[in-house]
Amino acid sequence: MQEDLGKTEAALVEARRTHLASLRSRGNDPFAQTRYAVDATCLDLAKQYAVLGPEEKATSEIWHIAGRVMTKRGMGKTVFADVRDRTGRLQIYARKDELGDERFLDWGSIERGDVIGVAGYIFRSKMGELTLHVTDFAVLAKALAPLPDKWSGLQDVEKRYRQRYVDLIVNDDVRDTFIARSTIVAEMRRFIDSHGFLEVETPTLLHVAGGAAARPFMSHVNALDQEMQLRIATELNLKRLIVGGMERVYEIGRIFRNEGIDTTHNPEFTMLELYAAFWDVHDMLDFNEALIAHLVSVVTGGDDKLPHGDGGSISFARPFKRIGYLEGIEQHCGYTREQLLDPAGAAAILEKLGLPKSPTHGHALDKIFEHVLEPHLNDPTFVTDYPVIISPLAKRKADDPDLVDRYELFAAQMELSNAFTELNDPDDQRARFEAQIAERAKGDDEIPEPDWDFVRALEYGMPPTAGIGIGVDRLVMLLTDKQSIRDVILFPLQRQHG
RNA sequence: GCGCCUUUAGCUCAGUCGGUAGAGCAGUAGACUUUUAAUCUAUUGGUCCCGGGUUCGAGUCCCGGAGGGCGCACCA
Repeated sequence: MQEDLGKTEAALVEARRTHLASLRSRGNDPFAQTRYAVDATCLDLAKQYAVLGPEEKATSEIWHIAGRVMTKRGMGKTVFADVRDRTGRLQIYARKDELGDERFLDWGSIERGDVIGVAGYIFRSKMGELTLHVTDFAVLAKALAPLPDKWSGLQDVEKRYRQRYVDLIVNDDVRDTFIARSTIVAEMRRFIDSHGFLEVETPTLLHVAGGAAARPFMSHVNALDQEMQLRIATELNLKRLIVGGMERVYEIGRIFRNEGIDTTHNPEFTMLELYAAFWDVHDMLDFNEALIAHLVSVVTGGDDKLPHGDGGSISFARPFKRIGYLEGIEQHCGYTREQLLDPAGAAAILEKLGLPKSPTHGHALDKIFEHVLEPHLNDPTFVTDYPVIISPLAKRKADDPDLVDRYELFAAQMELSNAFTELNDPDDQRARFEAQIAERAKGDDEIPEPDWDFVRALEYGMPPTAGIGIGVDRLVMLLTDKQSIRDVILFPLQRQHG
């Protein structure tokens, strides 16, 4: 499995192996170490000794830290190095006259990239930097592969994705982004849990992947000798739980869609879906707005403005903007509700806009919306009152049956959430599934086969319920100001080899 | 799927008009007891993404292919 190395790289690895052998020859085998008793992090020490004055020493306390050597500055009989752990960096300082000749030889075999444990006391150097004065140390893992340039880091985008571990070692901003992602998801859970929701897990392997329109990935279950599909949504199973009386449930889970890859699409991505019995779309909109505003506040440290793009920002001050789906299109280009809701009218608009023909009326509406309204949705905006023909799982508005109680939240031209009052009439649901069979027959192969057991579930009675889906990756992109979904997914899909 | 861009040392990057392959960092050897991209001296290191072609001669020009990035298309 070992790849062939270039001569230069092979020589670098060989040099590092020589240092490893040198350590071992003096009885210090880095890979024999199994535990190092760490009692402080870089951040702990930075906080605790922040008040230490210039050249002041705190010799009474010995600390043990562990981390990776990021730079090393030898000065003859002394050495400075920077050690990085999960919390930050700390400079360390070692002297030959204190460690002794033998141990100082070991220091010579420590290189950038090695993982070490060091014990010592804290002082502030002449130049004012907080530093750990080393009294003892251990090499905990030897890096045999050379790290990228200490100053420019790793820039090669392909290598950054394929060898994310190297990216994380040398690029602090990348590490910060993924720390932020974890914080965002944890805070999302905390917020949702505090409203009485239960986190659940539903199957990834399904006989019929439904709940959205997308081509599924196929798999095969040997034990059953049956083809199965990877889920494209968690919606139908979560609503089965609502029927079962769980009332408030959510799942943060991986979704798989066998479609294009670009800066906002990865074949596997993370979605939050949440359902609340006895809520309607308005309750959900309020909850959604509070959740997003909360996350913005957490990320910015209390502000409601997110930095965005080159020097720009987006305000998440509540309330967010609201606009009707049909009204919005009409405002921006004058096409009326009557034209839009008529299949021939919508087709005519497509032609006027110079867009290719759509296989279905619903598809045409989506295209018109994308071209006319979506480019204007930079500030967070709730687009409300979607047509029923593009909302097969949403409940009709009581006073306007062509529309449904649904909204989507947009910001930075990205769809962030999709929510509606759930259809709970089994007869209506059956009729819409039957209509989908017709759409599928017309050539829209992304419309899934109906899940008839879901209709049966509704026949047991689902309370009036509101549901929402939030694309977690895109939300993290927005909150961390990243332009590509690959910058917020640790291991984005890449072609094999390379 | 289509278009544009890109691929040179372990890393970051130069490479002019087609004429012997370059730098910094890293590495190696040496000097240096408060440096911080440490510094100073010396020095090793190349499948120029792959395969063809043109040419006396190709990193450079042409054709084909691969990986990657961006845009379009696709993606409720």
